[in-house]
Amino acid sequence: MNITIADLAKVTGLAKSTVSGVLNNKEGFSAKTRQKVLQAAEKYGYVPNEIARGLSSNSTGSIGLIIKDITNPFYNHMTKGVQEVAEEHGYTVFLCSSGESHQAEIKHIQAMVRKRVDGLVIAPLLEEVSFDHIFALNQKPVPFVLLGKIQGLECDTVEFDDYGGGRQAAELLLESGHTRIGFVRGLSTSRASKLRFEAFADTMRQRGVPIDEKFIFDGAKGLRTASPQVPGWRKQKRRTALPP
Amino acid sequence: MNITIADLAKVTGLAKSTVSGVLNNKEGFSAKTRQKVLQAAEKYGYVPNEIARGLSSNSTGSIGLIIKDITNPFYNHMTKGVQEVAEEHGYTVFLCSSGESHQAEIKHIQAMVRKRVDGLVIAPLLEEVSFDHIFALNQKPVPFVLLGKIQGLECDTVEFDDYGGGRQAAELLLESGHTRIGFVRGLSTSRASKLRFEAFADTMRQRGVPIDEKFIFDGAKGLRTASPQVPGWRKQKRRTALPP
DNA sequence: TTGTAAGCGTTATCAT
DNA sequence: ATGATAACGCTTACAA
Repeated sequence: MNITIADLAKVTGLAKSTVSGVLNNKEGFSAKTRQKVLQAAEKYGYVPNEIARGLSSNSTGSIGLIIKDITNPFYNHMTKGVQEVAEEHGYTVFLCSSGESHQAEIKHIQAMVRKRVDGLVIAPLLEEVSFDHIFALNQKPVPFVLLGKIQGLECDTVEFDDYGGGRQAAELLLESGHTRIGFVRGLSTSRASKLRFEAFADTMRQRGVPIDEKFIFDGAKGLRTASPQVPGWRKQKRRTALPP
Repeated sequence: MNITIADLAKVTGLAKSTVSGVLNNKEGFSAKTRQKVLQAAEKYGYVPNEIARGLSSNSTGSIGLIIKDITNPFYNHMTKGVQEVAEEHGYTVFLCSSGESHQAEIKHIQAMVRKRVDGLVIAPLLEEVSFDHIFALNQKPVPFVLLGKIQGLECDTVEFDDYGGGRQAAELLLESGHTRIGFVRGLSTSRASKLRFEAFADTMRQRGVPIDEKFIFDGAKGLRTASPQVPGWRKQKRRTALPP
């Protein structure tokens, strides 16, 4: 049985509202009262119930983050950043991975809304047909920011300068004196990859450096980490892994 | 304004408990009632409030995962696994990264308890002096499982066969015909690293293969991924990153 | 089969 | 400066 504000009120002989007020550092309580409440809280190991607080105050102190795959270095670095900022502001983050599944993405967004997160950061699967679930969010009270732009949707986004990035990469190599430069393209459906390659090709052309088709590759699906890859581990009988 | 069960009760002319029952797929409601409720829910875009449900039912459907660093391949693969299983069971996971900070770990555990998570998976900083915060958890109603064993603490753990792993690695290389085998040890404080190296050394000795000290390194702090490393990005004025 | 009412632990609005 | 009391939205006995 967990000890509640009502319990503290009882043992201190004060009212619930008083106890609550003190616990929330509100103004207008005598030093004596403060002390009594704080001591009792300490003595009985009071732990605030954020669920109840959330119901009453209509804010949960948590935000949802929806990404494709936490195993992907891009997303885990992003996650780290989101968490850092969230923490600075006293928030904690729900992490959801949609994998490659549009359905999972939809499900997770709905789950986050049911959990009444105070906000949502979504890195949506962009190679998709329908964005209805994102559009629907715009009708709901929950604020969100999107990674990447969706045509026809007016909302907060974080976007990438893919063309600029491609150019920078090419320039860096060219300026270091390299000329036989290869390029690993992503999936043919990726607009980002297309832009980066375009920039690369343009830059090479502008500098008068020929592109050797031998060094152009296609269909990369992401970076491979140096980590233990455990595809389909659920199916294996046993597995071992090395802790850090 | 969000629509609630009370609203649905009003528009259908039914009682709150009836609406709740139907929505939760309980037995004992006429097809007609079911239909009425479901239609109204659909029509008005009812979204269950899991916070209220949590307060009432005393379970939140979320679990906390506390790790060191989501950027570390070991932890993000682990996180992926935890999430997969959580999802299968209808849970969602709070992710907290303690970095290298013992204080952060403590803070996060407390935060999870306040959020009334249904359970906790903790990969504690093991090179620490005090485990009071973990011991304290044992007094609380929240179930948890630990990554690694803590002396004198009776609780559920997931452990690693570090010695066995070291042996397996050595055997694999030896059986492939290699003999000039190096070893990258971790921090000198890591018991895990020590065990793995011991196993490696023992195996080499048993097979009569000499160890060349030239190939033994110390102090590795983790795997380095192929990802964009952005140390101290908060301090930078601008940064760019490439989406996947 | 459906309705009534109490309760979950807070916060917030009044009085006092 | 403190206390009653009503929300918050849901679940769950217990009645009808």
